[in-house]
Amino acid sequence: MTDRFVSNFTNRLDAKGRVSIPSSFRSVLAKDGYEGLYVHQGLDLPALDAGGNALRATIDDILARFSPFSDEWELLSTALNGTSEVLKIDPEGRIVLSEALKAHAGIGDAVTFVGHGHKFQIWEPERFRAHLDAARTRLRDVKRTLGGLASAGGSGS
Amino acid sequence: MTDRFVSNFTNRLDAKGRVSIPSSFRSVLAKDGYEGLYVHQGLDLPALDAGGNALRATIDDILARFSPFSDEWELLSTALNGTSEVLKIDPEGRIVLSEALKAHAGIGDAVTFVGHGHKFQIWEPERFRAHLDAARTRLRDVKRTLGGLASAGGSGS
DNA sequence: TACGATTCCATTGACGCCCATGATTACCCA
DNA sequence: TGGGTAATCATGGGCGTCAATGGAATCGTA
Repeated sequence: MTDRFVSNFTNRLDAKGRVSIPSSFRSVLAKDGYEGLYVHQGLDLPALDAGGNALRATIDDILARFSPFSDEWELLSTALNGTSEVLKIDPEGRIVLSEALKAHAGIGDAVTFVGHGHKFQIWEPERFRAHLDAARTRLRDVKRTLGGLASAGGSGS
Repeated sequence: MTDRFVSNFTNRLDAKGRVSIPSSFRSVLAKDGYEGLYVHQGLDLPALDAGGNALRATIDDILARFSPFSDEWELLSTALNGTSEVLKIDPEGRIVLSEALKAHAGIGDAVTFVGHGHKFQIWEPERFRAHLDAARTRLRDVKRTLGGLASAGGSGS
């Protein structure tokens, strides 16, 4: 129904390493129209970014700012294209994470899918809980900073 | 499948020097429609650039930016066209790298194929790992410069 | 004939696809 | 409103197919 990834779900990996993509995420992917799941390792977080064409587009946007054959383009493409993976989604809506992806996120026998609008993240459940706590703490700080701003001026300073 | 080279794969050379092109790359090449594999030595990297018509096109674009009588054109053409080879792909999807190519990339008994969208690179596995570390570091810098765009936070879609 | 190159088989292990199970949820109807 | 039934979804397992790899057979040619 929605075209955004929202909420979070925790599913288990079976003996073959398969894990079901949450049903609601699958319907968003279907609407996005991309066969397979585009996944890359988070740059600053022990998590994975996943999505369809919408996620792909952001990567192309970044690379388009540089000229092919430039040093910049080469390095960025290495980190983005070179470490991205397109996972196949089986008829039941499951994927298999590669060893490299699982290692980056510290994933064992379960994962948490976290909606982020145009993409979603894949976390090791415990790490996500910790991350969520930290996020809540920081959010309180931000709210204090905003404290009482009736109309969004918004400039961060 | 996809029409872009993404992800990375490490395969081994057999006693005859043959190495399998990753299956997903082969399907991209097939769609690109090119007999054989176009390969040239990296301009300033110990790696090889490989691909099909899409790679050829970018090379022509680069050269087209210079006058055919300029020193720059001469240099680039020497580096790109002059070191290019068209490798045959056997029925199993394997290629054999020439000694010149292997020497340039320092390739021994294994290679890593790295997707770069319209082309892919061929690396000696250890060298690629080091290069990837550098690329990730660089991407963090660029991400800061672009203000979080690299995390795919700001898709305008 | 001998060597290099190319094609043809064979093996092994991973992966994709199909079907089964259990459990929860949504739905229908008396 | 309560009960029952159908639908959906996460999960598990069996099995055929394909990819990566190794080695043998064949062809062309010096």
